[in-house]
This record gives sequence, structure tokens and C-alpha cells, in this order.
Amino acid sequence: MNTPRQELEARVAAAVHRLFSPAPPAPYVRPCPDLRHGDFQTNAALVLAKEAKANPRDLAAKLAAALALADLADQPDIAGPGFLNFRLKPAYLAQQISLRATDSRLGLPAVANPETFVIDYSSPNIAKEMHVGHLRSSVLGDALARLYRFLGHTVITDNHIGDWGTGFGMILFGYKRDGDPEKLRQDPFGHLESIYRRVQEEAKADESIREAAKRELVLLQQGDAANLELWNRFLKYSLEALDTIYRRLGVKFDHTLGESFYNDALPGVVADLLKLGLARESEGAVAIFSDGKLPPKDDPFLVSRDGKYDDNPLLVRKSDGGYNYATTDLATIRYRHDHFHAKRVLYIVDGRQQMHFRQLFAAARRWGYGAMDLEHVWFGAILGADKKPIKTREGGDVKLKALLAEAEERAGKIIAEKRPELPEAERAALGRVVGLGALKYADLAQNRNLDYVFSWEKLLAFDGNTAPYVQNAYVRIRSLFRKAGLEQAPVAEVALTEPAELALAAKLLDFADSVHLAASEYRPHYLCLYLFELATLFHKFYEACPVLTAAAPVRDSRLVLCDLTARTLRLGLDLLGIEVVEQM
RNA sequence: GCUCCCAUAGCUUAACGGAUAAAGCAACGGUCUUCUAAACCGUAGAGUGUUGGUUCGAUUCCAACUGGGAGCGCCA
Repeated sequence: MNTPRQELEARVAAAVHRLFSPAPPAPYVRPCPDLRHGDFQTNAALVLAKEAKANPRDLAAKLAAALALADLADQPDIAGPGFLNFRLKPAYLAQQISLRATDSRLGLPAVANPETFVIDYSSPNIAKEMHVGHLRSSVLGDALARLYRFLGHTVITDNHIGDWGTGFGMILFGYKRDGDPEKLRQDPFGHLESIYRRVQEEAKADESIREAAKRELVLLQQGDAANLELWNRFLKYSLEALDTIYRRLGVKFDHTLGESFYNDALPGVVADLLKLGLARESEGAVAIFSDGKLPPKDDPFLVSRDGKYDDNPLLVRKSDGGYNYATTDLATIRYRHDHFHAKRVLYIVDGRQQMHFRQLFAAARRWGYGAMDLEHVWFGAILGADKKPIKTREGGDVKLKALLAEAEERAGKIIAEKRPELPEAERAALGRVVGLGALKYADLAQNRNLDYVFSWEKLLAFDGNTAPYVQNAYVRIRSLFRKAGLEQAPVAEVALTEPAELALAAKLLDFADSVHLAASEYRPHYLCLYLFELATLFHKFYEACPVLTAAAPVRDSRLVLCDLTARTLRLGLDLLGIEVVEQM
């Protein structure tokens, strides 16, 4: 099933094909930025005229004459320098609405050639409680996983947790000295983090503590039974605590293969890199250097200093024999290739690590994994009101747990004001869905590359482009159906006459375009924008067009429109990881 | 020093090389005896950091510059 845009594009392509024997690159049809001009436009004539050195308006006229689209749109206008503007016919809109009214995928068929994606997101450290910095990765990654899954791809989600590394030496040392098994069980993050902080503080001043921590780490890495047992306990309790948070967030993973999972593979990775000549020893460490095949400007293994290029190697083994996270990342790439047969891997990681990923991906290509498409889907920082990385008043990280609690509580308070008659338990349930939805949506609704200034006012502002606004449109429709005593829309002829009906119908048909756009660019904010516009058009329709009080044929037609709107809003929000409620 | 990212109404943002740059918030003024006012309608508000270039056409591409942020061998 094509969207109107896809259908018009196919018709334009066919016409272009008839007019030009070597068919030029596919022309495109896009929505008119200004609806006064029409619903869709193509600039195909402008592009073709440039190629053929012809008059664009003449070409546009020829193209218009060659188009066969009487069943879906009026004969196009030729406008400006040679645009063709299309206006869809109400009968076509109505027919397309009817087709989607009985389609559970709302007019978006699954892809014909599914690919296997691995999506890597969230990735907290198990010795530290999750904080606000993990929110974007978790929420974005989850939304992208849902989007690609819905499109019909095979999606494997993997939480690459930090469960190994130098920090654990300090934790082991500190835990042995003043750990408390009961506290560990009850609040693993709180306990481990306070231990970690204390030892880190002491180690700054005391060389012997630094040494002791290092010895614990070496013991752990050598497989010492006592340290391994402790580490396993840290892992077990931390994973349980993480689970609680993820359940609350509504974020899921197929796998949680942390750094420790790749431990045993690391020596082999380095040996392989050395054998292949990709890496060599340098100052006691092992590193990957430039192979000179790229222009120095584009070579991630070179950096320009004072006018000449210096090495900027990627370290894969430290001079003390330990491994870097680059090594783990390379082992992970190999595993995802060999074991998951991934065609594409998305890393949902903040933008500060761009250099690391450029080096990592270049190293992976040279290592022979060039057929796999590796993408760093990066996002901006979360800043406080002072535009500096966000901290609590005490200077610590803002805990995710506290954040979720506050979102739910604040939403609950607003609901209590608006709906005092609801029972307490119901209000709490609504607060959870609305608060969490607002929190996630605020993050998803803006371009991920921008820094994000955190503020409660903004997060829980329930006006404008927010989750509650969109959820509310859904609630209004459900309320109509409750009032009508109907579970779903009647099977009815769809007839569209009012401007508000036509605008709503046209927007409903664009759903698949927005999903494709959001997925292909890894930018869920396109879908948010679509849902906001859809909700706005629904509210306008609701204002202008009575539903239940209209005469029978109009009433049923409008109920079909309402039902499709509700299902589109629900599915769209679901693809973002946001729930709906039946009333609010 | 080098590399990367960002710069659009008072604020937060949108714009998939196209037409008179689009929304929300805040401001101001309206609409609840009519399917839930977490709604709707209206007014005012920018020419996209600067200077060039490519193009029939640039917020979008290229170059230089300015301002802000981040990163640059044994942390992840």
C-alpha cells in the first residue's frame, strides 16, 4: 500500500520514463511546505531541465501532460519556475482511508528484504547507578529498535554494560575492607558507588591504596576465586537493580553482553591484529596506526600538530598488558558479525566519542568487517540551567531513579488537580504513563544532535509538542467511542467534505512516510512532529465537526476517521516507547 | 595548535537544495447551557552568526571568519 506521496512519485517516475529514453535519476515528490500551493509538489521538471538545458516551464507542461493521475489528484498546476503542484481528490483520500481502516499496520507493509540490525544502547556501568546521562541513549535506542522492528527488520538489542575494567580493582579493595553484604543486596549501586568514591578519594593521596587496588584487579583478571565470586555478586545484584529501572522505563534488551563477556577474546584480537600487521608495538603498548591509504585530512589515525601530521593511534593493549575499550569494541564487532550475522550495527552513544568511533570503524574495515555497516548514532549533551553538564545541587549525577519518580509525581499532581474525582490508584497509574511519556517524548521530539537543556518545566510542560498533548487526542477519541457505546468503528462508507476532515484524512495517510523518514535518518523526532501535527489536526476537526450528533452516514464516516486517528496515535507513540491511556 | 559539533522570532525548536522561513512556549485579545478547556480561534514577533562562492533557486552544499561546546596514547 502506497502513501499518497509514494503513489505520486511512482506516477511521476512513469511519466518521466515515457518522456526520456535513458531515464534520469528518480524524481521526488515531497509535501508542499505551504499547503496553499497544494498537497504535494515535484521539482522533477527543474532537475530535468537542467540536464537537458531546456526551459523548465515547458518541460513541466510536457510532464504534466504525460501524467496519468485522474484517479487520485487534480490536473497539476505549473507554478513558479516549474513546480508541479498536486492536490489530492477527496474521493481518493476517502478510498485510501477505507483501505487503512481495516489494516492493522495502517498502510505500512513490512519491508521485502529485511536486514539484521544490532542496536547497542544504554550501556551503563554496573558500579554506578544510572543517571540522567543514560536517558537519551536508552530512550533513543529503544525507539529505533521499535521502529526497525515494526518495519520488518530483524533487530537484536544489546546492552553493552561496563562490568569490567580498572574501577573494579578499587571496588574490590574497598568492599573487602568495609563492604556490607546486606547493603549490597538492598542497594547495590548506592553501596558500590559510595565504596568506589571513598577509595578513589583515598587513592589520590595514598600511593599504597592505589597499589592495593591494582593488585585486586590483577587477581580478578587472573581468575582469583574469591575476587571472582565477589565480582559475580556485584554483577548479579546490579543487574537486578538495572532490571527494575528498565522495567519501569519500559525499555528491553535481547542481550546484555557486557565488557566482561569479551574478556577471553581480547588476547586473540590483539594477536590477530599484530599478525595481520594492522597493529604494532609502540612505547610498550600495542596500537593501530595509519596505513596511509586515506588523505591525511580524512585519516582518523593522524592528527595535525603545528602544520604536520602526527600519529593518532588507537591503543589496543596498554604497556602494563591490560586492554583498552577499543579492544573490547573490536571483539564485540567480530562477535556481532560472526554470531548475530549483523548487516548493520547502530551505536547510540553521545557525540563526544565521535573520534573513537571513527577510529574503531576504520580499524574494523581494515580488519575485514567492511561489509557490515557500522553507524555511530550520536546525540548531544544534557546540560543544566547553567548550560554546563547537568549536576545535582550537591554536584553529583542526577539519578535516573529520582528522575522517574519526580516525573511521575509531578504528572500525578497535575492529574489530581484536573481530575479530583478519580480514585487515588487510578490517578497514580495515569501519573506513571503521562509523566514517563512526557519525559521520553521531550527527549525524542528534538533533533538528537542538539545539546539538551534539562528543565522540569520543559519536560512536564503539557502544552505544545509534548506526549500529553498527543495522548490527550487519543483520550478524546476513546471518550467518543465510550459515549457511543462502541468498541471500534462501524464498517461504513467514508465521505469527506469539510476542510477539517480532508486535512485530517490527508495527514493520516502520511503515517508511513514519517515512519520511514524517522527510521532512515535515525531521528525519531520526525515521527514526534508527525504525531503532534496529527493530534493538532484532530483537535481542529473535533472542534469543527460534530461526530456523535451528526446524521447517520456522516456520523459513521467520522467515526471511521476517529478510529483510524486513534490507532495511528497509539501505534506512533508505541513506536516511540510511549503508552496511551483510556482517559486522563 | 589540530579535529569534530552547534549557531534560525524574547525562549525552546522545525524546515528530506525549492515558492511569502514553520510551530510551541512566553505576551496580548477572544471561545465552556453544545461529543472532556490538558482544547480551539485570533494579534504581535525572525529573513536564518559574518563575508564570499556554487546554483535558475541556499537555513540547507562549499570556503574563510566570529562566538559557544566537545575531543585530541595507555579512562570508558
